Amino acid sequence: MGAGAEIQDDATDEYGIPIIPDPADAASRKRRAIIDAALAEFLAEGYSAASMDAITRGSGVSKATIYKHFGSKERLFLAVIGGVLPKTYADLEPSDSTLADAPDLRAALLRLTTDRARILLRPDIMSLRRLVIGEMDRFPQLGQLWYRVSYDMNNGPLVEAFTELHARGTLDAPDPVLAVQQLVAATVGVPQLVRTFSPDAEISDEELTRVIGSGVDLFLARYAVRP
Amino acid sequence: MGAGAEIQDDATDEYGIPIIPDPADAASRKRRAIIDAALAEFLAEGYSAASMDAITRGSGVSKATIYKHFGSKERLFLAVIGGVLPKTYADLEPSDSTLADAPDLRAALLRLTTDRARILLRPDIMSLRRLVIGEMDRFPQLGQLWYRVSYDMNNGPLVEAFTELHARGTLDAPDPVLAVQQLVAATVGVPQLVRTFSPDAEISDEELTRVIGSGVDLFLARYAVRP
DNA sequence: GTCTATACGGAGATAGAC
DNA sequence: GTCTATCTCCGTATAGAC
Repeated sequence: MGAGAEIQDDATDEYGIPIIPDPADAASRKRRAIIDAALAEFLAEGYSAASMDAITRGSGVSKATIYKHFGSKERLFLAVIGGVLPKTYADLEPSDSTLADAPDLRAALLRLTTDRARILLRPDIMSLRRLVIGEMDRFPQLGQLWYRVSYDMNNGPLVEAFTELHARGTLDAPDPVLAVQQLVAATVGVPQLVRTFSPDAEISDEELTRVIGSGVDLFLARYAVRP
Repeated sequence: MGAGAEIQDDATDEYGIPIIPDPADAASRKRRAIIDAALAEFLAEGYSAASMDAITRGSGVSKATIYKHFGSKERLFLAVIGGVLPKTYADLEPSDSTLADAPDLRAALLRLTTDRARILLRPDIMSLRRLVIGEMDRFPQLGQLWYRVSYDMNNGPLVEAFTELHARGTLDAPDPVLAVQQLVAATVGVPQLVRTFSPDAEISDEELTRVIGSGVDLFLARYAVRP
């Protein structure tokens, strides 16, 4: 196939001026093409069964170029997965800081956990998660990275918010770190476990909101301070 | 190497009577040796990186024999993992039926979830779990089997007990299936998630009982009926 | 920087003797 | 049923021209 972006060396712009591609730009475009093809191949086949030949075909560049850029299959894998992890979690950054000042705590928690569940249950992210888990023995760095990224971008801000709410007397959470783990486990964790072992399980929107809502209620039954 | 069980054709018993090995016994002993070596290799390397040559060396039989018994690498993998899954979960069968009649519900739940956590956090079972998750795309049957085994042997009896306790008015669990999922998620699920992405994380006994205890309290705050 | 062509080993699987 | 010896292919990685 080789449907990659071929470079037209005699291309001209709208005024007929020949476009001389910056070599650095061409190189980074190829780099992108390699990374995209490699990610698709690794997600589809796993690390060991992934073939550098297949990545070569998918990227449209030669195999030697891939090795010039990344050195080895292992380094390519780490670069690709390590690069995509932060981008993946960046999707769910917002709406955390508003939590401490939300008028309706239940509604705020519901929105936050539901958003998080919707993203983490996406098939592409579930596949990435399975891939990282399956390669933990070979690449323990990725587990550490996953945990750190997940913590920095999600649990961390929540812990801060819970600490604040505890100080204000709105929440009875003397161990905010554990409280966050439990909230996430009781909400997102439930459908995530189902999808982990049954990737094609249909989870309707009604079902999801019901489960998440019940998890938030479970959390509040223990941690909310009633007047 | 080949440290497998070699057959001594001229062996005699304590009375000097020659032992004529039953061919069927010899065959099933070799079968065992193959399965053991294959399990070790698959756990260590994953499916794709596992080598049939390595399994051959580890089992002490010839490669042709392995293929006569199992036909292909895929079939060997399914037979080995599918065979070990039920045995793995069989360890935690007992102590469920006592739950409905336990005098102290909290203590009973604590014991049950702690036992379950201790087993599921064992390194060999965590490795098996990672292997199954990582190969979900290639072998979806194993995900179904894992879920079914886990459910039949653990969640199922718990659901029955919760239904009974709900009928008696001891528990306020109109959706016992969800209640069980939440209990497991809030207790076992928390340290399990940590170990999933950080296999060598030390979890002290005190820490484990603290986390599990807090999870049980969270559960009871919502579901226990207070007079 | 990028390509084509190739080196070299190890993979899964089988033929045929016993 | 089990073995030894071998087939065939595809894997990663690189040499050398441009």
